[in-house]
Amino acid sequence: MADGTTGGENLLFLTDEQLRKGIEAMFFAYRGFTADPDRILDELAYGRAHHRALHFINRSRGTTVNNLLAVLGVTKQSLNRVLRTLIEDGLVESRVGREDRRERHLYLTPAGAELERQLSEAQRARMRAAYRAAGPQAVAGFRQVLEAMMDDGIRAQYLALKDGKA
Amino acid sequence: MADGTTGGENLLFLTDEQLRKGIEAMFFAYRGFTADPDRILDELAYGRAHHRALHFINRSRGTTVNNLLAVLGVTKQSLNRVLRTLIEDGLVESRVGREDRRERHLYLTPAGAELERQLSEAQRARMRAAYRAAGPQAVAGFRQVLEAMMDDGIRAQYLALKDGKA
DNA sequence: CTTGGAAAGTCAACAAGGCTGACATAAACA
DNA sequence: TGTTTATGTCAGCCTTGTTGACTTTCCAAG
Repeated sequence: MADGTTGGENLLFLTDEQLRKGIEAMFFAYRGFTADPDRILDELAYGRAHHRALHFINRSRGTTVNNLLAVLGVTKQSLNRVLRTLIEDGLVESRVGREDRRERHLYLTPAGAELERQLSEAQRARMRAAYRAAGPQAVAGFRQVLEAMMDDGIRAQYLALKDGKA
Repeated sequence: MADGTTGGENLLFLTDEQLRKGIEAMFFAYRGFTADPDRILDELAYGRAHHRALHFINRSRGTTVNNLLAVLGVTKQSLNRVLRTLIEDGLVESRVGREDRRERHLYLTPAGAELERQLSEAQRARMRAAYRAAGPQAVAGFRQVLEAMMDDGIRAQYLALKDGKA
């Protein structure tokens, strides 16, 4: 083992106290993780929900509202409110589906793409700093634990897209 | 490097695409992380805010309201609303400080401790499963990256308590 | 061809839990 | 005595979840 632990000590990472520290680490880290984009969003009178929508529309251009709902895990009514403001503000374009005209396909406008870039760059900067500080081996472990922590359905979805655009 | 990467490959974990996957992993994992206690809380008409208060009161018995505010990062009005219902429902006890009688020291009642245990056990169970699946080396990396991702002030606070009760 | 159900999306209203601002009280402090 | 600190409270606002009711569109069974 690279951390030099031996036999019995190997299970120390499963003590309730270690687990509690992991829980708190998730809580505090998630707050840091969202802090930078949140500051940008505040000035624009947008919220985290807008960020999430922009992120996933950017990642999956032309996705339908229904698709987006599944990824975001919110109700369509909740998403619709966010989507409506983004469309009104000219950041997102909604096109009626050609095959099935009940569907709406979503695209970022140039302005939407620019905001998305700005938000995600703020978030990437922090992630990049954390990755750099921790090193590649730690990053691999980080990803492994996070993947194991996801709900099964979501993990499958996440892994399916893992190398989609890489 | 223990993962056997060489020169150029070592920086692959810092590509924008890798960072984006890390960002999505945080998003999806955090949702899984909160899902189990959320289900319990729903049935009791409590929310995540109540869970956080119970958690940190349990961790730091006798903490003051002001201390709790600093850890939770919310306003006193927001915390007070949650705290008031927990006190009314007999889950938290508020004792006037002996040294400084302006302060209120917070303790879980037996009922509060029982709910906290139930909530944290649900969360620990998922964390334990994720840790076990990923292994001790991955867990070390997970913690390293999360710590690097926290805001500086919070990280100091987190690290100070790191071995406080271990 | 029509009709009924399912699916996608929209509108309305409500709740949780953040926030700010103003103010009250009690205790400590200078 | 006057100021600062710790806490609590009221009022009101915002974001972002929720459910319920509705429209439009598609499709398939009769």
